[in-house]
Amino acid sequence: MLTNSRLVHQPHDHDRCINAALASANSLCAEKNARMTATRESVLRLLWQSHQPLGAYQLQDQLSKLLNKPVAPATIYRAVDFLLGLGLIHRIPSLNAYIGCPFPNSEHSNLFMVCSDCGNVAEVAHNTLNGLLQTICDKTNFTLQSQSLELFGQCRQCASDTEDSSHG
Amino acid sequence: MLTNSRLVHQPHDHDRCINAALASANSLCAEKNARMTATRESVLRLLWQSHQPLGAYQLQDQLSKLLNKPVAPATIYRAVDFLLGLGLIHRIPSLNAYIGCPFPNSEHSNLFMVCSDCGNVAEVAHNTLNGLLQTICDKTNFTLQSQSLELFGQCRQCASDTEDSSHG
DNA sequence: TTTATTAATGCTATATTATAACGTATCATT
DNA sequence: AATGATACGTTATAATATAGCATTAATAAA
Repeated sequence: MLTNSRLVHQPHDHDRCINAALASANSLCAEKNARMTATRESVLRLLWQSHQPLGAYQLQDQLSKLLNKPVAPATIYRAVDFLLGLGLIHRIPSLNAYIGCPFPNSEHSNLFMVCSDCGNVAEVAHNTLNGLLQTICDKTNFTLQSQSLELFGQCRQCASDTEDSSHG
Repeated sequence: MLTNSRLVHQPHDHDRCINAALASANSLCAEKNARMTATRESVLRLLWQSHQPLGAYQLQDQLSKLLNKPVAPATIYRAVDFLLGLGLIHRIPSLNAYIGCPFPNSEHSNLFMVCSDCGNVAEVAHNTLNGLLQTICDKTNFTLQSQSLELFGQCRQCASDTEDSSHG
């Protein structure tokens, strides 16, 4: 099982997340002859500011402030589509929001754990899960092409916070 | 494993689907002291017209035609929220669309298999899958509250249709 | 059966998310 | 420099969803 769950839900050196994401992005672009333009990099950076997904219009606001000029929705959606296409980010359908992918180089199951309290989202890649889903598809003669798996609940950090305050 | 996959992807007596859904709905309402009003029943019927999910504005059009008078979005969203609350229908986030739940009385995993060709959606309830997801949550100290699992691909029927036409 | 209370609906307006269309600019290769 | 492909700017609009408030209908209490 591969996950960024621990990292997401506790304080950490977040610059490392950003740097790793940018490094992956650049090497992937080089490999695929895709262009990591300024806009695209900015959007990717914004998505890696935190482990909370951002909606298109949040990205618009933030990019607009960053560049100190108006930015149109289309600009954001184009950058986002590009990043999605390379697997550098994911869209979380039930949130209409986007988040950086912590392991863009590995085939994985796109399983997200969304904390309803803090809004952080962790991702899990899990071979057994993938295998089981494939088995289910085989049994029902369904040719699997892609998937979106979202779990909603409370992360450990928020659970312990809640408990703390109930004691106080 | 509990699934309506076979039913969905082949011709069948669809009246039975509708009747079963309405019967479940009525008994659930009786049990929970909830009111199955005319609007709500109409929306549920519309969602059971086929095994393809309908968006809120498709429902609006269809209900409007059915009643021969304008229907506002809020009317649809209210009916849909009610039906969602009782577990009689599901929302499929990546499609912004709603579909009748084939087994509203059983706890289940909300796993949907969406055929990208015909648009039909089958649902699967799978204990092992549920268990595995719970295990993953336990390992990461995540308190699972709800989930949305969507698989995209090609159903058996569409796969064999494609193959047929490639032979002709 | 009136009255009080809660639940559901009708209606208007508006917020939020996403695309379409088309001209311009930039980049990579000749 | 000329070409073709890719990316961007800009305006408009489509598609999805919610807010707010007046009205009606159903249920419960007096």
